[in-house]
Amino acid sequence: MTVSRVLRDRGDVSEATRAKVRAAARALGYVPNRIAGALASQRVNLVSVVIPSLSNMVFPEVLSGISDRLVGTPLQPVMGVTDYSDEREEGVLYEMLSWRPSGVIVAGMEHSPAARAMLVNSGVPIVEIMDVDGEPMDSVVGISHRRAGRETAEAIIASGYRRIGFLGTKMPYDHRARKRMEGFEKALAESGITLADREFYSGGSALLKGREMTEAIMNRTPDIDFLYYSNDMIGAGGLLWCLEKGFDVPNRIGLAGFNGVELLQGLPRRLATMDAGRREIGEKAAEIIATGLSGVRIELTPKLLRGDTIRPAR
Amino acid sequence: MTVSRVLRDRGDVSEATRAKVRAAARALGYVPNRIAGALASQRVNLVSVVIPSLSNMVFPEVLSGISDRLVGTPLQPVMGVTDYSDEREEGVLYEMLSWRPSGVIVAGMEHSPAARAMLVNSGVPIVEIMDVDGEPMDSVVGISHRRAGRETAEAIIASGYRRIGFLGTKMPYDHRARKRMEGFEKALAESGITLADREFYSGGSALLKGREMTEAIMNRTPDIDFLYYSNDMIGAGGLLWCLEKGFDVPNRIGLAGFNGVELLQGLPRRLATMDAGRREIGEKAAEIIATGLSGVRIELTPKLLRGDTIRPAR
DNA sequence: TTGAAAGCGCTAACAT
DNA sequence: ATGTTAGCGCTTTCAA
Repeated sequence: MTVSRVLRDRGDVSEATRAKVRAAARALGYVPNRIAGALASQRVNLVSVVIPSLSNMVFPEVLSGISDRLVGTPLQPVMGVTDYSDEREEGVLYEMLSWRPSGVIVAGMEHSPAARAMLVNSGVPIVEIMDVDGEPMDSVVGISHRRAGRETAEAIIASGYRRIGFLGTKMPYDHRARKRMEGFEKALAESGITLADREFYSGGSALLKGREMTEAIMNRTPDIDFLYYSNDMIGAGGLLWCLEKGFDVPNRIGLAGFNGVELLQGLPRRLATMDAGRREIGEKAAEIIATGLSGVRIELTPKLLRGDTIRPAR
Repeated sequence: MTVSRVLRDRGDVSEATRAKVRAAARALGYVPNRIAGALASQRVNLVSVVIPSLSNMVFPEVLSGISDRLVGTPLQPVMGVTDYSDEREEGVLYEMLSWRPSGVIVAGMEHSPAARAMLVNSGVPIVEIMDVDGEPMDSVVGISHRRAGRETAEAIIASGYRRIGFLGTKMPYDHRARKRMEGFEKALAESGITLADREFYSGGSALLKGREMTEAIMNRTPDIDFLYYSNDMIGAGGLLWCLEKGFDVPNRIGLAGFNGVELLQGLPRRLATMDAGRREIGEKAAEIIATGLSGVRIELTPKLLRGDTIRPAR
């Protein structure tokens, strides 16, 4: 009836009735039932966002970018967390798709066959984010983690470091961290270098773990002259440890992290890093859904920020 | 029809038909339409979570607690971000309620009259979180920020500090930070102490801002002997600055933050703080919704963790 | 144990 | 400019 038209600003309704309806709606505290609306119109203003975790800063920043870009559109993000589990991802996607959302934004490019099938068959626009190393189902926006690892390795080698250690997370399902390490090792191998040592952690305060792992690896392999951390937080811990121990950074030992977190700006030295463009990825992904595009591919190309912890190339 | 019964594990269906339906559903990649289901059953497995921001670690941790507690239930969180704006809060709540969720979890106890009316009239279970200083609409789980401020002030005074500075965010709508400061100043006043100086910031890297503000306040009021920060991140920045400048912490100057963030564990000294119980708050709030309770009031009572930056009481 | 029928509260298309 | 009507795809109730 007319009420529906007013509340959706549609079609021709006289100013008089419009006002009357508005007043009545307000007085009654009427909130339309979108479930019925969605069923009738076959349109749902929800965007599903599926991410592996909320417990480090990276995914909240992506969410933040998505949420910001969606302000002013009728779209609303709905989030699901998978804890890096394929099974949970399938469950979450099933739930999400059962609401027939306007779009799905999902982290990563590796999904179980069941998950892929569900997404592809859903007919809903899909954006895979964070990573571009793989075969996209529809749209994709992210960076190449292999390339990130490779470029970092090349810069390190060019600066003359030779005894190189890697410190990362013990997460077989964090495919992006894995790809960075692969790209990193491959580039080292091309220069005839193999990793001098490596160290992995899981859980706990990343800053503290960074300290502990750095201490462990330096005690075990004292001649290491460079440490590549799979994220900035452990890198920051390592940096603080090195400075406290009086290591000459970046001459005795160089350091680099990954992500480009804001936190680094307040540290005693600027840790070398690479900005993964998390917020921008979120914004671009949301934009693809909001504008109804499909098959878009956006690869951001982050540059290594050398900060104060890699000495100049020579 | 029967299919519906199978997919929802309801009523008596023979094993034979059950199997047949399952097989067919799988083969077709069938995902039921929850919109229709929700409309027919008047039940929606969504929990709305309304928070002011995603850009510091505190709300993601709450979300994480909610999300974890909801695993294994049929419920799914839907999030909305208000950017500390009443207007945005109203808009987000309107959207949320139009989906007739199973519950609403909303940060804070201060809402516009319109928002309150919407929530109360919705008939949906409401949980206000983070703060307990106010008149709850339904359930509430959080801490008293006034008390947190007061207890911190009392501990500081008991340790003999007298020239006290406050550093915080320039956010008139962050009611929790405001209440902490109020409680803090009130307790000081009761001991005849007034704030020696104060400094506020907005935006940017909190760690860096902490350094800058600390430098500014110490230059302006050099005889300050204690700095109370409205969050751990700026506190950590202040701590790093003080250590670099060679201040004797906690004797020449004491420091305290707020939140109990994990990061503090990796710092050179443990900053005094108070754990706001963010994850636990999220879990408890989700539990209230999941179990269908109403009118629950849970007040957590965080203790001051003195760390290494407040000297012993005397 | 299965099937049939009547809505759920809207929107879209079609009258008026 | 406004009113009328037929679904949207399920769940619920009732009958078989």
